[in-house]
Amino acid sequence: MLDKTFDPKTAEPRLYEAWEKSGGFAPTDDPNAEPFSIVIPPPNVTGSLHIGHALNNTLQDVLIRFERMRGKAALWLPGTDHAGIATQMVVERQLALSGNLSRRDLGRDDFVAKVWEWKAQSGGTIVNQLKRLGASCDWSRERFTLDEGLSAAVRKVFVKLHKEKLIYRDKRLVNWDPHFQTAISDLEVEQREVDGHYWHFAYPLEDGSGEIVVATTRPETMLADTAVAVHPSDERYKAVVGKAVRLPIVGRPIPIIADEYPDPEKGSGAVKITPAHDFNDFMVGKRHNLPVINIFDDFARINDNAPPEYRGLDRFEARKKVVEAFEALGLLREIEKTRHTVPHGDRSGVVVEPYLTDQWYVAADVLAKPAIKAVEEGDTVFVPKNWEKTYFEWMRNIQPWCVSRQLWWGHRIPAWYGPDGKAFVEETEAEAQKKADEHYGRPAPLKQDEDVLDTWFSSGLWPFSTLGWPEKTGDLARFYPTNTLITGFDIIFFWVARMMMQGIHFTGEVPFKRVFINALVRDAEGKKMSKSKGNVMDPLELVDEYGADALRFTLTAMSGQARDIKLSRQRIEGYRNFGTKLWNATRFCQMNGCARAEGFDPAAVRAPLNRWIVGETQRTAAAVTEALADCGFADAAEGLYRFIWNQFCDWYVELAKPLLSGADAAAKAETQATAAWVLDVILKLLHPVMPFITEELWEKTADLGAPRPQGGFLMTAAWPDLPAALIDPAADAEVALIVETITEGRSVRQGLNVPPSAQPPLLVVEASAEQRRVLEASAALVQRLLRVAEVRFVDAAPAGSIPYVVAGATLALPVADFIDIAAERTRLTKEVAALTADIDRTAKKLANPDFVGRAPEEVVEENRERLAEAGAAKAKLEEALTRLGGAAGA
RNA sequence: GGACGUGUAGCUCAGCGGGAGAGCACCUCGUUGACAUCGAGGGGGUCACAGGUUCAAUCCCUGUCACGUCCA
Repeated sequence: MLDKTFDPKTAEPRLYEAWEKSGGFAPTDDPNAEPFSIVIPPPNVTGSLHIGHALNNTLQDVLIRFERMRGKAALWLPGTDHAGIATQMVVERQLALSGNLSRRDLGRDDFVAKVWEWKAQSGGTIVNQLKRLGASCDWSRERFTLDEGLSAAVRKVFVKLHKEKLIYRDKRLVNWDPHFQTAISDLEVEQREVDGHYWHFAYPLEDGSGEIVVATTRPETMLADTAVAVHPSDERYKAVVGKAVRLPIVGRPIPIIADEYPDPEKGSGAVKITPAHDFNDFMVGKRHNLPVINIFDDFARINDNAPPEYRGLDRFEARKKVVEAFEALGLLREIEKTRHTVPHGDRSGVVVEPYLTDQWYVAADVLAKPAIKAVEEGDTVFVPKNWEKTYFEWMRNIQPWCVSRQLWWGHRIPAWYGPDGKAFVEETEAEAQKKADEHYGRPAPLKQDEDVLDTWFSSGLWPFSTLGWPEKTGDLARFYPTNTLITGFDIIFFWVARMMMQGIHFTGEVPFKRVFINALVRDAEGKKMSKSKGNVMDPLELVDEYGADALRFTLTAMSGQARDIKLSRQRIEGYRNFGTKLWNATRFCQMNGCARAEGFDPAAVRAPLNRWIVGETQRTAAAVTEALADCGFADAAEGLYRFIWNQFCDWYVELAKPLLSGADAAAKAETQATAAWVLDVILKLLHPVMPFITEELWEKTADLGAPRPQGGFLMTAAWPDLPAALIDPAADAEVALIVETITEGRSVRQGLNVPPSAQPPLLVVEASAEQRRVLEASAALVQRLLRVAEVRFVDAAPAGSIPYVVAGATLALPVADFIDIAAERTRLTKEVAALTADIDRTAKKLANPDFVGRAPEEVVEENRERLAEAGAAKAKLEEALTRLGGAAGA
């Protein structure tokens, strides 16, 4: 006998261990099984599971469990990402907290050793958390982006792209993060709107004939100005173009140039040009061959290119000082408040500087073309489809991708420099040396590039590098391209797009056929959760409190498309209760001898109740299967919830009670077998979403009745595939009549406050022969569930009885003695009024020749029926009202 | 400034051309042998606003307003 409730705390770890030991997480070896593969979006190796991971991984697990049960060779390949900048940041912070040693003090090798230490210490955390969630990943294939195999793939890709001239070194402005002292890509820059000022500075003309006013939000950059620009059509400045101004503070003469860039409508129409510290100005400088003067060091402090009194100052200190100097010089014309966007590093949170450096770039525009085409042609589809727009938008406007980072934790760039700075890009140092020696005609000393690659460079290879590429492995042949990628929209650019570009370029095939974009879990204020913001929620706490199944079901049910998810504890609690409900229904079945029968054939059951539930089971199985096959996770959860609770528990179990305790041995046996069969199907259908409780129930009911066809774990049981022929409309109608008779009758009773203890008869006043037969046959049920003494067939409703109408039949409850007549009169009057309104509307509609002429025949027919039914019901209720009036008067 | 998305019951959300649904919350009743992590019943919504298309609009189109996210 089952306990009263399921205990997830003890059962979940036990079941997970049993699954893992069984080897059931690995894809089947059966060569005939269709492969189905998912690669996990690799979480940061030193991270911990937040609620977004929980959602994302729950959905992947639902899908992989579903496909595994459908008999596919289902592979969910797990692993973690070294997460260059994020991990380095964590370790640096730890160093600062403990020893005060900066990474520079420590030196590269020792620092990297420290990171590996930290990885060893905390790297298992997230994996264990995924296990708590029930994730059925094939851990034997677990990968890490810095594994030797994956690192070899990274080198091969880099070298090949270099040889194809799709990776090149270039000196240009990058987004420079002064906190980490590294370049970052455009995507890692966050534009934040902040309050700021326009400072209007006057630059005196060198010939003393006047001044020109420029406005800037960044006064300190004036130290690096090399021109002032005006629009060529701007009449105000026609005369001064070609002249020079003398740059205040610095004293350098700089030219006034004409360029399309300045907007004459804005400010004075003249702008200062600082090619070294502004992306737009850099372009202007290129067009006019302006000198590029850099005044910052790697920390964004002022360097020696500025006047001595500014050197060494932090950029914000320098800003103050420049403004003060202008004021002192009498050249500060105005300070205007403004709100403008300022670029910040998404990890460091500090203001990013455009900074002139040598970096490695990927010619993303070339790689993007086939990646765009693949989505256009449907080789890869996005679900929901509108995310394709986002993908196209970015891919069609893609910029060169800066892939070098001035960090220490990551894949070191496979480039070696000769004495004259020439780069030799090869997969190994030996190969580079060989090439260098050939080039120089003598042994030459080489020095490897100090930089590492952007983390996304290696994660972009994830779908194939994890399967063994560039080796031609069996896994690669079998599981690539992967079937479905499930991820958040926040990394469509960072990750999905890069995988598409690199996957197609290196394997000739798309990396996945389908991309399911799941919603983003946000915090209470609707803000994106991130570790750097510190607003993460702990799903493990929720697992502890409610069990993994409850959290999983909640996330699945709320995973509707393109929405933010705000998690509520009440909701999780509700789904925990749902699990308990199923648990207790099983318990009931167990107590009533429900056991699988040898050779049970659901199509052959005879009792209408059993025929009905068999049909409903088929409908549910079909709906859930279709939903899961199309990533309709929420629909699947919804359908399961309704079927299990509102149909199986609320009605089937209740209606089956008389059969299970009745004298008809054949009906009893059939019901026991049917219930066991339905439960088996339920456990299978629910397993992908709630794997633990279903597996436990599967195990606990294993010894009841005939052995299950495939024995073993529910996790690897065959998914139900039921024929639609199991649906029997006659049985459906029969059960519907009984259910409505009870529901409507209860409504009458409770609406009139008939005491629960009162047991009037149920009078069947008017009914078809078939309805009479059904009601007679189900009299015991109706008695029990409607709490009536008997079901009696009469010719007319006696005075003081309360009628109600179900499917055209008139039923009545003689409860006048128990009720408040005035209240009943009110109730009937209200109902008659509602029916009258409905009749009026419907009649009006049917009187409209346009409606009758144009609407589909079935809609017109439906309305005719509605009108007839409402008319009949109204007549019956009015009659009752009349009778009641007499009774009340008496 | 551009793109996308969202406004439906007190809350969280389904539905998306033929008289609006669920869960939670709320009110009333109920321990009848699976389940109080429960059962029964009930109240509660001019489906953001304004136009248009249609026999018919919560649903489609246009505009407005509000909120959110992404990209400049």
